Amino acid sequence: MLDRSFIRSNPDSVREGAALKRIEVPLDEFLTVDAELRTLKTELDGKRAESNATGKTIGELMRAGKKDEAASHQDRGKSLREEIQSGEERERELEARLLEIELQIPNMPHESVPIGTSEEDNQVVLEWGERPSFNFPPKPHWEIAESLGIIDFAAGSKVSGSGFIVYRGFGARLQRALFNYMVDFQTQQRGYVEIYPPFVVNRASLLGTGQLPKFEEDLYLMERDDLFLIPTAEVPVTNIHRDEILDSEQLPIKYAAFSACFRREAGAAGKDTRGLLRVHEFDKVELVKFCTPESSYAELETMRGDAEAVLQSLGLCYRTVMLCTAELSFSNAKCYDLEIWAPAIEKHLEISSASNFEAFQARRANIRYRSEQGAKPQFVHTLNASGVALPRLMAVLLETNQQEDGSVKIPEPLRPYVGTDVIPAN
RNA sequence: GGAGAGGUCGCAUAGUGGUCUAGUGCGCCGCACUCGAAAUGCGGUGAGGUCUCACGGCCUCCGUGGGUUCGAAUCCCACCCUCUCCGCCA
Repeated sequence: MLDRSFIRSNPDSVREGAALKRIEVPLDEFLTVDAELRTLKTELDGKRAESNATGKTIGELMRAGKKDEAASHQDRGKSLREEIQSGEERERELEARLLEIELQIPNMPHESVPIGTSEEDNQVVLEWGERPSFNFPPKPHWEIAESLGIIDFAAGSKVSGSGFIVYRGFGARLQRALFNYMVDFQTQQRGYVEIYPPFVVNRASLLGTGQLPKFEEDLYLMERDDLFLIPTAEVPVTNIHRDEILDSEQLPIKYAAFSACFRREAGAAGKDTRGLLRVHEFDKVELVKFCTPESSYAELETMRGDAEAVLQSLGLCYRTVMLCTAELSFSNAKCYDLEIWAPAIEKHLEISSASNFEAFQARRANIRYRSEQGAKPQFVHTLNASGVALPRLMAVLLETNQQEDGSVKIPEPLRPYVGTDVIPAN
């Protein structure tokens, strides 16, 4: 959400910012509704003031035993009451409509974000590692996984449906090793506090981080309880501090959380869906930061570095891309994607996004801080990065470390977690 | 799921229709006393909106949303959350 008075005084910048993200916003309606609402509020405040005074006068007269005189004020009180009530009804309508519009207005892109219209306009800011080469034809990860017997795609479909995975034996072990390794890495080497959040959240939380109201279709909803499966740990972890005022000494707050993530992926069928590339349920370690506005862009860089460090430690080839305006998501001001190179399918796979939301989520979720004691509370900046998503990481690990005999080598830092140097060929 | 209790200004509590523009204690800030501190005393102490150059004024907020009333923290309805006991269950 943007600041209401900012929209009011800079409608052209808002229109332009939204256009850069290729999102249309009913700004003219915002302005008329906002103006009407403010006039109405001023008017109602005056009437309430008069009504309060009338009530007080009646109270005093009653106490003094002047019943008749008190009664003479009651008519005025009653008519004020009626006027206030009908005004409030209108106020509620306008407020609801304004909020509805407001929630549709995207965050503005940061000035450092390249202007563009498609993926082509993203900027590669870093390329790390060398693409592995093989003296045998490398197999795609789904073939490796099936021949090693570590992933059972058919069982996943049978048990739950397409897009759900059963990991078996070393596959399951590798999965568990990866998230343990990554959580340990971020908490022990990078100063994050470990969080284990609920995987189910309420509407208020999803509204706070911006998934609702626009993206309800993408979420799994349990109607009986009006609860949702989380699409990312970002939702529960960011909402930990919803409706709080933090002390500046607490900042920056850095959380690392493992969770399963659930996504309906409605409308995504057919695109990059082979193997582990797009699934409905996957595991992920998520990094979340709360910090001051002054430091958020520096924090974005270090957070991106924290996610990259995991890939570097595993010896993977990747590149970091700064998204152009058109590719930025609704809530984002600036975003880097980390894309790892899958050598067999010869594609870059998006494995992490590191984003600065500035005050956009904080305003929705009402997360504030005081710069010093007695200072007026202001909104924090929130950031998050995947650190990182597991299925694609597993896919690339398998493809990158496959051997001619069909076995797969385990990268050094993972060995203590997996309990083996190599997953043997069958 | 059933029965009961409860959600009040950072914390703890008081308040059951009109001196509640919410009292008191603790905490915190300022001042006084002191060489300094403690103790003590005095004053202050939330959030949001709006008007004003400013001083300051007005409005809203006592879990949330409605309602009754000239007037609601207080009465009514619905919902949410917490605690205790019972039931069920990993």
